[in-house]
Amino acid sequence: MLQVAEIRDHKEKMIAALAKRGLDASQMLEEVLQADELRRNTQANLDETLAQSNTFSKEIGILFKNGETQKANILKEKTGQLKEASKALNEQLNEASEKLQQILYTIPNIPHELVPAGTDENDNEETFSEGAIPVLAEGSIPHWELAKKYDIIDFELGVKITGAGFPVYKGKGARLQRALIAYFLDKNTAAGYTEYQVPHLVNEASGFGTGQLPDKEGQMYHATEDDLYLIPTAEVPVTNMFRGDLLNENDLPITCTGYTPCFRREAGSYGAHVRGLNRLHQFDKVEIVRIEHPDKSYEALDGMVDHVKNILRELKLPYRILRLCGGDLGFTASITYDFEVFSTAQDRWLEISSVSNFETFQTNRLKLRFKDSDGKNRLAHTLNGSSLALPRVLAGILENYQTPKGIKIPEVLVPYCGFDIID
RNA sequence: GGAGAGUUGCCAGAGUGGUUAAUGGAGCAGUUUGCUAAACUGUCGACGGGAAACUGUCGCGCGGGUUCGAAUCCCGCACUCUCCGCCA
Repeated sequence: MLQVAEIRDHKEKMIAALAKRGLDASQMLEEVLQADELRRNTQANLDETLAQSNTFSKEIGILFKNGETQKANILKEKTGQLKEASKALNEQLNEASEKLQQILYTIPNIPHELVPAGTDENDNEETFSEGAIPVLAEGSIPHWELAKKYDIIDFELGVKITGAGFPVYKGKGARLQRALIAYFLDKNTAAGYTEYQVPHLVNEASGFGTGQLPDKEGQMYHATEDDLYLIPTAEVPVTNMFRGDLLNENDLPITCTGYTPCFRREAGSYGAHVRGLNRLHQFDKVEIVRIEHPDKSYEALDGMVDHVKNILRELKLPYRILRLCGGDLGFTASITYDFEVFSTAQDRWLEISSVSNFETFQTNRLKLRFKDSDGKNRLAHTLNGSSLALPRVLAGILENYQTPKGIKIPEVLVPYCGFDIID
C-alpha cells in the first residue's frame, strides 16, 4: 500500500513510474489526495468538537463537586449538542478513511527506475545468464516421461487422491526432493539466514499484511469453516511474524529462511505448458525473507540475487536472470528479478525463483517499522526470494542430467541423496 | 466437543464512574566517565494543526450502548489460557 504523504509530494513521478505498468494512475492518485484532504478536514472538525466537549465535561465535574448544580445543568445541555455533532463527524471520518483505504488497496507498487516499461514477459530484460545448455543424447525426453520411466513421480496417483496438480513423489524422486530442500536450507543458513518452520495456514490479517488479500483472493485456498487460508508462499507467514513490530535500528537486517509447501489455486490454466511439474496446485519451496533498512535494501537485493546465482552455479544448471518489465511485475513489488532454468527436453525456460524488493509497500500494511537514530519511526523495507522452488528445479535436473544410462545426480546433492544416479 | 478464567503500553503489573493510564523492568538516546559497568535524565503509539517551539484528538482485545463524563457499567463479537474429552 502506498503512503499518502509520498503521493502528496511525488505525484507526477509516481504517475510516470506507474505508466511502466501500463497503468494510467493520474485519476486514482488524484482521488487519493481528495479523499485524504476530506479525511483530514473532517478530523480537524471532529477534534475541535471533542476538545470543547471535554472542556465542558471537566467543568461539569467541578461544578457538581462544588454543589453548583444549576450551572452544571446549563452546561449539560450544551454538551448534548456537541455530542450529536461529533457523532455525525465521526461517521463522516470513518467513511472518508474507508474510502481512502479502498482506493489505496487498488493501486500497485511504484516500479523502481531500473524497471523497463512493457506489457508482458516479452518485454522483460535479460540481465545475466550462465551455464552451458547441454546437448542431450538422441531419444531424450521431457521430465514427465522420465518420471514415468524411472517411477519417481506419479501424477495419476495424485489425481486419484486429490486432483490434477498434486503429484506424488516416490522412491528416489521423493528422496531427491528432500535432498534439495535440505541442501537449500543449508546454503541459506550458511549465508546467515535463520531457519524457521512456520504455519501453513494463515488468518485473514496475515493475508492482508503481505498483499495477497484483498486483490488476489482467488489464488489462495480458503478453509472457510475456520476462515484460514492455505499459504501460497512462505513469504506470508514469515513476513507476518513481524507484523505490527517496532524494531530498533540495530535489529536490522532480519533475515529468515523457511521451507514450506505452497498452495495455489491458479484456476483456469490447462494445456501443454502446464504439463508435469511445470505448474502445480501444491509444490515445495524454500524461501528467503529480509527486513532491511531503507538505505540498504538495494544492496541486500543484489546480495540475494548473488546468493541464488551461487546455488544454481553449484547445481550446474543453465539459467538466466530477467528483470521484469512493468507489465509483468507483481502488484506488491517495486522490482523483481526472475531466475529461469533451461528445460532442455522441453526447449523452454522455467521460472524457478523470483527475487523482489517491496520497499515499504508491505510494511505500510504490516505496520512494520523501526526507530531510526533520530528517534523517528520509519517503515522498513521487505524483500524476499525463492531459494528455490522445487518442482521446476527438479524438472531442470531430470531433463538436463538425463543420460542413456539414467539420470545423474548433481555432485553437490550426492551426499544429501545417498546415490548418484536414478536408473 | 464440554466447563471455567482472562485480554491494560516493548514486557510485567496496579487501577470498579471524575481533570494526568500508577509503579517497576527492558530497549534506545543523552549526561557523567580512561574503557566497561553503575548512576542520573529523557523516552508509549496512531491521526491531525504548526516554519518551529509547541499543540489538539484518539487508543486499556474489536464493535456498539448508557452517561455531562467510561479502562471501570451494559450488550454483541473475536482471540488467548486452564481443566475435561478425543487425539499424532
